[in-house]
Amino acid sequence: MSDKKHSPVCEDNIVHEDILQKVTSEMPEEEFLYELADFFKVFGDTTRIKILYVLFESEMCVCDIAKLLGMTQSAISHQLKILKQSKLIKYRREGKTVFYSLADDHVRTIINQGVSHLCE
Amino acid sequence: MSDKKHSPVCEDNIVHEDILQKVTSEMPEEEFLYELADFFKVFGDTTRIKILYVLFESEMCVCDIAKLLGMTQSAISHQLKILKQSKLIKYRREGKTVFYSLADDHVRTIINQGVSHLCE
DNA sequence: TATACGTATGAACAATTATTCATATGAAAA
DNA sequence: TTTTCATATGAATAATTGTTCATACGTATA
Repeated sequence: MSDKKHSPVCEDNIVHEDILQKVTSEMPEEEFLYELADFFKVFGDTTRIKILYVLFESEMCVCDIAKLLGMTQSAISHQLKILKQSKLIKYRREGKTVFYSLADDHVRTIINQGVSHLCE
Repeated sequence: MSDKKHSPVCEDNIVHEDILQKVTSEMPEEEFLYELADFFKVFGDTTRIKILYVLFESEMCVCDIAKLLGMTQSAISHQLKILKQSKLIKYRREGKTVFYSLADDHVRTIINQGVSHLCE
């Protein structure tokens, strides 16, 4: 918890030097911040969250996810691609069918973190 | 880790009953899923992430955040509103100045979760 | 090979969203 | 009260994004 204070410097045109140094040293690089935002963006869509919840229960093929969620195969496939790119899910092919499953338990942890924040 | 498997049922028009029941019983209500997605959406923007990183260091007034990030006061104020609505930050007024700070350490935990996922 | 089926994907459209601009609010000082 | 300064906010614009539609790809089977 940061209980430090600093007086506003809005009259000047420069922020206090010590704060400025601390902030700029702790702030990740621009590119990393974009990756970070993109990562969280993945969880910022109900369809993708629903897909993840479905995969909490069982590995599943695309058409079954689509049926369970009452959406088109195409829509699900597009979202699965995004989840795959973020390395939140993995897949294995079995003939014509592709089975998707959670990449690891990280996903559960992150979603639960969000859930517990909302339930406070 | 879910290591259960189920054969695809894409020929039929119905997903296996047991899976369907499990999924629908574990799936949160639609409204909650929207709140959850909206919550993660907040972290899905670099400006807001930057603001949170700045507040990791110190409580700060709007104009200083704007100066630190090289953005307009208006843009920052709009984003602070969103962060406030999500209860990620709090504020206190001191004369004309409004100081913003993190609501609790939850924010740090969530961001670090994202960071560690990216760094794997 | 030809057909069928499950999945992937590019383009287009509709909806959402971040920033800017102009202006309003709120508080202190003249 | 009037002015000044910090912050908030509504409307407009530009950019991003989710879904649909049409179609392509991959694999198995006839």
